[in-house]
Amino acid sequence: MSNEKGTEVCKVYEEHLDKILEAKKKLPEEELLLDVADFFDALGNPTRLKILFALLEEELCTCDLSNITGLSVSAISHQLRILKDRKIVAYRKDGKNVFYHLDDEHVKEILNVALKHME
Amino acid sequence: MSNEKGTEVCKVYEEHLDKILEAKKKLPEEELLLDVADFFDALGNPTRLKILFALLEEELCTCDLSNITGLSVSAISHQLRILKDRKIVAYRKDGKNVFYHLDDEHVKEILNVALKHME
DNA sequence: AGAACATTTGCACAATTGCTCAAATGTAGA
DNA sequence: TCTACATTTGAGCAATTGTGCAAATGTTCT
Repeated sequence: MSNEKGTEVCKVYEEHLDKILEAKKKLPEEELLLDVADFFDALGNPTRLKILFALLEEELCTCDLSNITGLSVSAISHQLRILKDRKIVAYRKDGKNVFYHLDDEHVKEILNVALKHME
Repeated sequence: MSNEKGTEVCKVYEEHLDKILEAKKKLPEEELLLDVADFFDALGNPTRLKILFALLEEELCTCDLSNITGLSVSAISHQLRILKDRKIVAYRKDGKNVFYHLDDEHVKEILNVALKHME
């Protein structure tokens, strides 16, 4: 009985077969799981987290976020693209400025639960 | 008025000064923010997410998780160490086996909100 | 003690990431 | 149109990450 990647196997396999099949069946399908991983990955970076916490209160432009985080405008823009692609933030153009805001209530909820988790 | 990293600055600074100071004041302190980022970073990887979803139902040993994910026992052990270090999973030893389980209700809550977020 | 097996650990390496720099693009006003 | 400024984009690079392999460690049984 070999592993999909052709690596080591352990004999517990037969003994725990039921649990394993059960767990496999209950896993979210691959594509959904990758989306969830992408979502958390987007939150799992100090710069992007700062951006999101800053946006909890009110919309801010790229330049504001650069000032708040202490990083270059370019760096912020790169990170904003990631958050935009993942539908975590959305934006509104106003003249030369682009104002960003959180795209979803779930994000606020998750940020708050995470803070609680840290005690 | 220069940026902490010595890079480009934008003139919006003076105009948005209030918003910027306000946002800066409300950011979580650096150390807490890094912890939260580490937490999300741990969830932001397909392998680790599979492990966590599998553990939603019941405890599983390293070998089980290797079978479920299709990755080597070694790879799983490496990832389990990360989850253990971040206090996301905990373990119980039983003979040759080490059974892992979720360490905190917050994790279940966050996984569920994230799934909801994906529609 | 020795065999068998589950798990962990250190190393190495390809792949990915986050940033800076420089250049391009967009927008408003003179 | 020209200038100024906000933003985005692409290239390049150092640092980090995820994995497999091989060896080490733990545990049980004979």
